[in-house]
Amino acid sequence: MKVARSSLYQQVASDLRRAIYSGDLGPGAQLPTEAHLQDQYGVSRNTVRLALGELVNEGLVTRAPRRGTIVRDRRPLLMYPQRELAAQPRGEVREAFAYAVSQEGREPSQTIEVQIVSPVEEIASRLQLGDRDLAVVRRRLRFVDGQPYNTNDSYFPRTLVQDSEIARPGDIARGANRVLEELGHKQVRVVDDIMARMPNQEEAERLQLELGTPVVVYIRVGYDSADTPVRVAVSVLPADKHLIRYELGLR
Amino acid sequence: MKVARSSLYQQVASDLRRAIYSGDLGPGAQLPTEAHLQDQYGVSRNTVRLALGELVNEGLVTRAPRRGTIVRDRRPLLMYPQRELAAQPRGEVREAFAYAVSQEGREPSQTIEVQIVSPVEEIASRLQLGDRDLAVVRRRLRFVDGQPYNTNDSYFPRTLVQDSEIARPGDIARGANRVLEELGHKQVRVVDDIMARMPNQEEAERLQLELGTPVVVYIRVGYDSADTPVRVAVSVLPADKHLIRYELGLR
DNA sequence: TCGATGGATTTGTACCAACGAATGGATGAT
DNA sequence: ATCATCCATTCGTTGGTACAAATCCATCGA
Repeated sequence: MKVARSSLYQQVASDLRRAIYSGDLGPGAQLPTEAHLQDQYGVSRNTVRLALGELVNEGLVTRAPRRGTIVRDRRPLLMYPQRELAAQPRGEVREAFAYAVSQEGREPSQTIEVQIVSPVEEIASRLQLGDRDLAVVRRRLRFVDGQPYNTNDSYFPRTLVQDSEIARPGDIARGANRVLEELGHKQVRVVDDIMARMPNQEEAERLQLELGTPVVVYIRVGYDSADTPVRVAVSVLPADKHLIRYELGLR
Repeated sequence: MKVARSSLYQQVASDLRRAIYSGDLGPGAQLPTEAHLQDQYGVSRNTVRLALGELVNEGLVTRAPRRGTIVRDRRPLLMYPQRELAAQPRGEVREAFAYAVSQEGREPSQTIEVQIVSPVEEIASRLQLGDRDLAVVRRRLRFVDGQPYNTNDSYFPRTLVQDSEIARPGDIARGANRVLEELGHKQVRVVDDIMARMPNQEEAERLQLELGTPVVVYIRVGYDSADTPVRVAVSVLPADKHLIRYELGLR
């Protein structure tokens, strides 16, 4: 990797970056216009745009015509994946997500789409399904205060849930995990995989992601007491909006 | 899946992206040269480079003079943060990281730098330190097979560790956690925070990151039996090389 | 046979020019 | 006073050109 950062556009980017990290340009602040930077540094507009493009890709700023280039606010909200499976407070009938969000004084909502699909290899192997086995998937797009927040696609083996509420469209107020429990497949163990990457185009559109925002992909596989996988939940979390927290006790 | 994406460069990027995701262009495959794409689509080189730049920012490809534009291999290696604090196998004297890597048949190494610092606010508050309190930090840069792999900076309250091995430079084969234990501050509870973002310039250089690679920032705070924070470990993990896995049992 | 050298290829950086698109504000009409 | 329209500003996209830098590879020399 280059150290010298000799090129002009790197120099411009570096100056602006420092101004942002130092707080001289706080969230919401407008950067100098491209024309202004052009004069200030005595470079062409293309060079200025290269520099700004780098900041966009780092998720530091957004650009829009006429509004200019603006420093993004990128403080994440806290998330406790452990609590999603823990018992809800007595009398609480909403799902874990709705409960957690409204606890913060914000307004949760979601859309649900239920399908029967032949799952891709990555899902099928986690559910220990054969080539021709089908899965029921509940695809959720979640909103906070009307803004897209994250997606959660939960896959269940079709044979397990085909006659239950899970295979039918619509909300399950008490949560799908409760239904699995009622079907005799209470989850007693889960494995969480966490990775990050840049979003693909579909994810970027669905979640209305700014350029330069990575996503955290969070895959939870739940096993029942017979150690059979009964649920694979794939969550896609825009990195600028989520902070994941685990609390672990040690023996 | 694709929306109109009216602009020319988006169209070119979209075509190439599809070829990559479909496997027509597998890892290591070389994309057509810029000149070739220029002819193929009848657009200017600028447009071609815009399209390729987008793929670079998505972490799908890398570019290098004369070598061309190449599809990246982006399969992550597994990591179990839980095991880092678990007891090592009997007789194992190496740290958790070295042990885990060599288990995979690969060669771990690391550099260590020990400093006494006035920690930044983010660290200080987690360690419950006052404005003038100092911390000992052990900064590690870890390699696998000679390639930079991740960084791990562990902060300890200075008053706790100033006379111990932790405050002295050099490896601690049995691990700093063991030393804390010997000092009467065995960690009995940890809180893990996980977030993702694009790397800053320093991180990109230190870890030799390709463009378009996000990092996972992983912060573990360890508490002793008196519920006093005794260690804050900040790990920076290149997203293309790490998959984090938690295994949780439910009550 | 092996190494050095130099040309060809391909990407990297930088410049200029033009027009399109979106928006905020000023202006004018009702 | 209110609303519609127009205009100036600012970013978005695309075309073009030139030279630098890195690398591959073939050729030449020891």
